[in-house]
Formats: sequence, structure tokens, C-alpha cells
Amino acid sequence: MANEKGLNFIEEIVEKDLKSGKYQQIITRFPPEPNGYLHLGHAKSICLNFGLAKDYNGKTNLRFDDTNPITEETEYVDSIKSDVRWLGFEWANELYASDYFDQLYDFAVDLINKGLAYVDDSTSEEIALQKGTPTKHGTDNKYRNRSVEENLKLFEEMKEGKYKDGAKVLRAKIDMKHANMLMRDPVLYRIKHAHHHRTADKWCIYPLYDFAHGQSDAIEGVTHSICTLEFVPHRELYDWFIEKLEIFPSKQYEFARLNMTYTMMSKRKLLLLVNEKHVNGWDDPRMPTISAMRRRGFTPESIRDFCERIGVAKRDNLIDFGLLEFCVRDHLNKIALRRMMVLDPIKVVITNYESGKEEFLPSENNPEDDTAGSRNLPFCNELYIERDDFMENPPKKYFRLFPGGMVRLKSAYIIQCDEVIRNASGEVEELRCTYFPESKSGSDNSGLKVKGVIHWVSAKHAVPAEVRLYDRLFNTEDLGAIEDDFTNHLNPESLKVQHAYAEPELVNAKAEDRFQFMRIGYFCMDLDSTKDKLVFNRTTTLRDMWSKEQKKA
RNA sequence: UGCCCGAUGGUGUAACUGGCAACACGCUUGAUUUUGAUUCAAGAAAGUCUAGGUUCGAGCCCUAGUCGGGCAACCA
Repeated sequence: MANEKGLNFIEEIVEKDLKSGKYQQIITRFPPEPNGYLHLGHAKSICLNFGLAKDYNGKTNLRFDDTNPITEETEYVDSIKSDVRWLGFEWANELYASDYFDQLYDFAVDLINKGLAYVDDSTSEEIALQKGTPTKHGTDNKYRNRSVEENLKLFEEMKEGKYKDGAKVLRAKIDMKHANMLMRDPVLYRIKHAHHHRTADKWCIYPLYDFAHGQSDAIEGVTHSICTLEFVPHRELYDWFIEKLEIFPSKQYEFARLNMTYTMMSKRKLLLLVNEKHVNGWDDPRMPTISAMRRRGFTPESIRDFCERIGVAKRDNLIDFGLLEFCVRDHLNKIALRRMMVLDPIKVVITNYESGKEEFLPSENNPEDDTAGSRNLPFCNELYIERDDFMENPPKKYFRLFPGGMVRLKSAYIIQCDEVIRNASGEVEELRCTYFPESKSGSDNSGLKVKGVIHWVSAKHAVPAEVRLYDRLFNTEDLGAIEDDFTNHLNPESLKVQHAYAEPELVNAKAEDRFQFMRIGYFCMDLDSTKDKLVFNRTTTLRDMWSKEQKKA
């Protein structure tokens, strides 16, 4: 059982249903349509549905809502399965709405026999017109009163392929004046002579969502059918089918979908970003898809933690992107190995260190994890340090390197900057420093006290690497509030590629390995990485009080 | 001129179902630190959309408003 306190409203319902004996065991389902990749919003739903089953000893089915063959593909089916597994969940059964096409057809015939469905020859425009508006009643048409026999024959002929796409539909016969527009004789079946990813060319008529989803739930004995708020008005129809068809009474419950700052969470729009090449595919690390987040270096644990923290309720929400960052940092801090990487180098020459000499200095792999061990860093008289770890005219409270100043090189020695060398255009090109041999890490008896510790790599041993620095894909905080084309809000600087110098240990990394590049951020080795060209994606930066301090000034 | 949801610090979620609003993120300040990270400590921040009502007592119940969101795809 979950915690005694702080249950969300769905957990409350489940507990009540279990306690009252209404159900011995709960069954939930995660029902994606295979027409795109899963995103963070789906992760919320996955964690909810699978989490419920896990907490209350139930089962969760993975059911593909594949009733529209035009937009659905097996590529999407495969990606969805892989993403759910990666997130750490296993389904009880892998199912498809298309598994039920025969039964759904029988349900439709049953409705016709009961006088509750009819074949309509109207065009979609006519149907839309007759439907009225939210404030205006709809009107009956002449097809509404066809006899059961005629409807049976026509529907059969629809199935046989006697009619062209759009020529006829099967509709429920409910009430064209109903206040809920979904109850105004909703379309149940449409004709589509299309190849289906699973049933191939067996069918040329396909049920719509409303006639497939609830019945699929009923067939599977789903006890709690959990979906997002936009389906609230569908619930009345959902219940109507259950009643008229006399099938298992699944119950639908709705929660508010996830919205996040600077993030677009619509499958349709994400598809457009992919198709129009605003990003490099569904798993471009800037995308909010699960596969992209994986590639970027997020961990399943951190995503689950995030979903836990945002909670489940019915009011509209806009989650701060910073919460997600907090969750990854929190996890990565504990597990990511520390490495040193210089993104924007300045060369440092240590004038009092013998030029042919090199030594190997141990450095812990992860101070948060005693079992992580250490590796040896090569050290010599030529190093690279980060360009902004040096300032000629430092502001107050700057405690990195400046002319005449001292810093510690992490896991190595304290150095002092003696001389600044510029190139022709006046840029700082090289720093001449002296080191203090007695200040060696681990055996420091120099008596020197420095505030700053900076990262570095040996210029002679460093290996070049490509580093991909990602920023938010959009510049606008609340994309739900915009009126214009969302592509106007893309951040042109969402990706910066930088050539960097890595400590040599990094050549042993494998794709998807995650690291903390000390004082810079968390990074993940990209799939594109090769032995000759290391590539890392920045998952997120480290928290940075110094930049905050500077902004104040 | 309809129907359906919703409303608690900046953000998100709680509040033993009527007993003087809690947790997390963020923010501020300080300590520790060979990552300006982490960690630790302290603090600011809502009187629960409004107005009535019931009650000894209301964020929780009732009434009427206000505001926000959704509903007119042969999409899901």
C-alpha cells in the first residue's frame, strides 16, 4: 500500500474499491496510439497506471489503440514498448484494439439489432452541420429511421467493401438534441480502404475511438480506466455503450495532463518538428520524448521521481522545468562518475615543472559513493584550464585564477599565475604559472590556503571531444497561451556544439554512460560517439551560485 | 447563449474527510566543502477566488457569483 497520507484522488478511489470488496484486484491499462513517440506526458500516465497496479497488487496491460490505420506504424509500436520498459515497467499483456475488431463488429451488429445504431449516407460535412453546436440542438436526418434489416444489410455491405471511403458510416442512435455533443448520434464505424499495421487488408471499416476504447477496457476487465481530462465528456458515451451492450462495467477516471514550462507536449506538433527538420528526429535530445530524454542522459529513476513529485489532480497545471532538472541532478549526483573536461581552453604552462616529466595523480570517481574508486590523472607542465576560470580584472568575491593569484588544480597542485600572454588580437592565449610542489593533493604541507579549486586536463594527454550543449527548445514559458504558430517560439540557440578537451580516461566510455564533468554539468555519451571522435550530450548544468551572484551585480 | 470540469504560498501537491494550512521545487541567509556542486542549518512566502449561509468551529458542507479550462474530427 502507498503511504497513509497524501493519496491522490485516484488512489483514494482504488483503495475504497478494494476495501469495499468491489474488486479483488485492480486492472489498469496504458493505451497509446502508435502514431508517434511517447513523451513526458505519457510518462506521467505510465507511472500512474503501472504504479497503481504495482502498489495495489494489480495488473496493467499495454494496449495499443490502433483504430486508425492511416497514421499508425509498427515503428511506433516498437518505440513505445522500448520506452515503457526503459522506464522500468512491465505489462501483464501486450494487446491491441485491433485484436478485438471481430468482437467490436459483433457489438455494432448487436446495437443495430436493438435499434440503437443506423447506417448514415450523409457526407461528413452534412453530419457536422446536422450535429448543431454546443449551444444549438442537432437535427435528425432521413437515414435515422432505416429499418433494422436495412441497417444490417448496409453495414454488412460496408464491411464487404461495397462502398467507397466516406460513402457511409454507422452511427449510434441516441439523441440529436443531447446537451453533450458526443451523444448526438456519434459515428461508430467509418470506411477506410487502408492497410492496417496488424490486420493488413482484412478490414475496410474501422471503429472510432469511442466505439473501441471502452469496449476494449470491458473485454479486458479493466477496473479503472484512467485518461486525461479532455475525455471527460466521453465518459457519458463510454457508460452508454457499457449499458446497452451489457458488458463489463469499467469505470473511467480523468486527471489533468502534464504541462511544463518551455515545453511542447503535443504529439501532433512534435511530429511536425520532426517532419520539418526543426530537430534531428524523435530522439533529438532537445525533444520531450522519452527516447530523447534517454539519449540526453536522463535516468528512468529521475523521470519516475519527477512523476511522483508532480502528483495527480484535476486542475490545470504548469510544472516548472526546474523541477525536472532537480530530479536528474539529484539522481546523477549519486551515480555519475566524475571526470574532467575543459570546454573552452586557455593553455597553462607551469614554468617550474620539468618539461619532460609526467606523473599520475589519483582522483576519486565519485565523492558521493565510496565504492566508486578512483582513477589516475596524468599531469605535466602544460595544461588546459577553463577560460572563465581566469580573469584579468576579477570582481569582488571571485576566487579563481587572476594575475598574481592562486588556485588549486583539482586533485593536483596549487598554482600561481605569474604572467599573461596574449595573441596578436589581444586575446589571452597562455598563462605562465608556477606550482608549489608541497601542495600536492593528499600530502599538502605547503601551508597555503586557497579558496578556489578548478578543473584542468593535461595538454599532452587530453583527447579531443565534441560536446553538445542543449538549452530549452522553446523560448516561451507557457506555450499553451500562445496564439501564433508555435514554431515562432523555437529557441535558435537550443543546441551549441563545442570542441573540448577530455581527460584520457573518457576514451573508455560507452554510449549512454553518464558522467559529471566537474564544475560543468552532467553529460551522457551519445550514440554518435566513436573511438576517434568522442561525443557527449549535456543533460543539464550543475547548479551555479556564482552566475547568480554575478547577475546580482 | 447550453453542457461538463476546475480554483490552496511564485510553482506543484497535501491537510486523519468539519478542529486554527503541511511537504517538495524555487527564493534568501549562514556553516561545511580540494566541484562556487553536494551536504547541513535557519528564514521569507498563502489565511485557501468572492459574497452570503449552516456550525461552538469551514480550505473541506450549502447557495449565488467570478475567473480559468474543455466540448461542434468519418483523430485519439
